[in-house]
Amino acid sequence: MGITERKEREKELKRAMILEEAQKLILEKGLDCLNMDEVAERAEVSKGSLYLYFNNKTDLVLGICHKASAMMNAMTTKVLTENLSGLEMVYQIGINYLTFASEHPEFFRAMRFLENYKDTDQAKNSNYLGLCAQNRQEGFRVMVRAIQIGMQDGSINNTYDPNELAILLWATSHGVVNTAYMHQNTEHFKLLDHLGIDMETMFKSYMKLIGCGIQSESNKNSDSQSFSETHSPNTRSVLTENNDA
Amino acid sequence: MGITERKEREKELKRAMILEEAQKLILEKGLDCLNMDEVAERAEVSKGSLYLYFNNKTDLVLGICHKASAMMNAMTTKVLTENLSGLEMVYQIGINYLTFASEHPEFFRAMRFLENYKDTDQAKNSNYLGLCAQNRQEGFRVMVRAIQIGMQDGSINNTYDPNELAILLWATSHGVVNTAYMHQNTEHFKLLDHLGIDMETMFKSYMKLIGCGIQSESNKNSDSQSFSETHSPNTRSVLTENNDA
DNA sequence: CCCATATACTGACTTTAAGTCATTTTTTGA
DNA sequence: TCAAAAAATGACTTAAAGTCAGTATATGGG
Repeated sequence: MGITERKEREKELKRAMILEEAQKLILEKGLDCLNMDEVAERAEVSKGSLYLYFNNKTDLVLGICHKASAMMNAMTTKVLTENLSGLEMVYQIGINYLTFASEHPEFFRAMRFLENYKDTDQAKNSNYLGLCAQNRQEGFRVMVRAIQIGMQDGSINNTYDPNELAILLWATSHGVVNTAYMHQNTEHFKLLDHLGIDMETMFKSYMKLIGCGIQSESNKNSDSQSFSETHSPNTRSVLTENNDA
Repeated sequence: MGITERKEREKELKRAMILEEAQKLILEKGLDCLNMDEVAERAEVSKGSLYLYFNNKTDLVLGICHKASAMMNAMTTKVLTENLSGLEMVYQIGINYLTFASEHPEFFRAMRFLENYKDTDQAKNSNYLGLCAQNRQEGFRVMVRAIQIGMQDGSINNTYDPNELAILLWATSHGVVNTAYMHQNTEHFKLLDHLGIDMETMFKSYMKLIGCGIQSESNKNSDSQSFSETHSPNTRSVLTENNDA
């Protein structure tokens, strides 16, 4: 009697399909204009049905966040399996985050939304909130692991506490990606007129800046320069102008 | 015939009063629950009047953001007048930001809101948006100035471009303050269970980490340790637990 | 194949909160 | 004192989230 299982599967599939459509809508019109009637129409279900699959609008957006965090995690975890030094892994994790933000702005928007609405009752009643938190913690653990690897292989200064260092790298890289994203996508954000910033260049400078602080002495002497120069990650630059820098 | 002037003054005063009340409401119930009817009631004006003073809800929230950015700016600009090295100024600017975020969470919340709604038509029609952008740019220019001072007095490595470095410091410090804020104020954010983070400790580690990258060689040799230890800024720690670190 | 039950779906309706505007009240200056 | 201008009001309109009584479809035994 696999009927209940089949139904469960079908329900999950439909949920995914609705999320897909909502995602497209965000990409087209922006998260601010996301409208449940429209989502229902696009997904070819009635409004009532839509609310059978998602508790409320916040739940739906969190569903998208969950997809985003799962995707991020897959990318991040993969880095650990590559043949890289710990320091290079840390770099690659950052680049992945950057790539993700520029290739999936709708996911990035959704995650920024989440940051603002985490504390509402609606968010707290969503199953997705916990799943997102889990994914975030898992991603963070990968970062810690990369740092530990770096401390063992001698590429990262082992006088730090790995957890503390991971939090700082997490926090600062989020800040950098966020600022770069804002500069690119938000009309009224420019910190400095005529200063074009592309995400990739900015991230490289960032890695160079903190590289000094996290590298081991031996690593600094051997290839500190190459650290910020040799890598050419497959991140496409999204910026149009770049007068400065 | 100073009547129009007096009226203008009164109008501005009333606007400020309404903002004050709205701010209190955010502090009490959170930005998510901010409700225009309630703002009107608290400010002892009718709803219609409220809309004479503010175009719409976004305008009102941007009004609060504007207050916040003005306050931030005053703090930041003052640092330039103090008898500090450029590097110490940079540190102090960061600490000010941190202090601001922990002492005025309602302002911090409003500014985070702004980040999400900058691109809506409502925000674009608000006069406050431009004023906020101006303040942000002014704050940024102070940061650049501090860096230039540091390059001149020899405390900051002068191989960087001051603008680029300022953007990186801006971006990373925002990331750090934001992450620390989330850890403290958001239930479902913990990157690591049982890891208590207080904003001040985290910010000090951050400054230590990037200190290596921005300090001049001479500064590193003379007092690099003291850089992250001697300062005891008057930031009250808001965190309750702190098991780790 | 038919029917009773369960499950899934529907869209008209309710609710909530932002935003408007015709009317009233207050202020101004002759 | 009063007419015109300015300011203030709150009942109303609108938009969009969220609900639910009723309808349709699927299931499984007889």
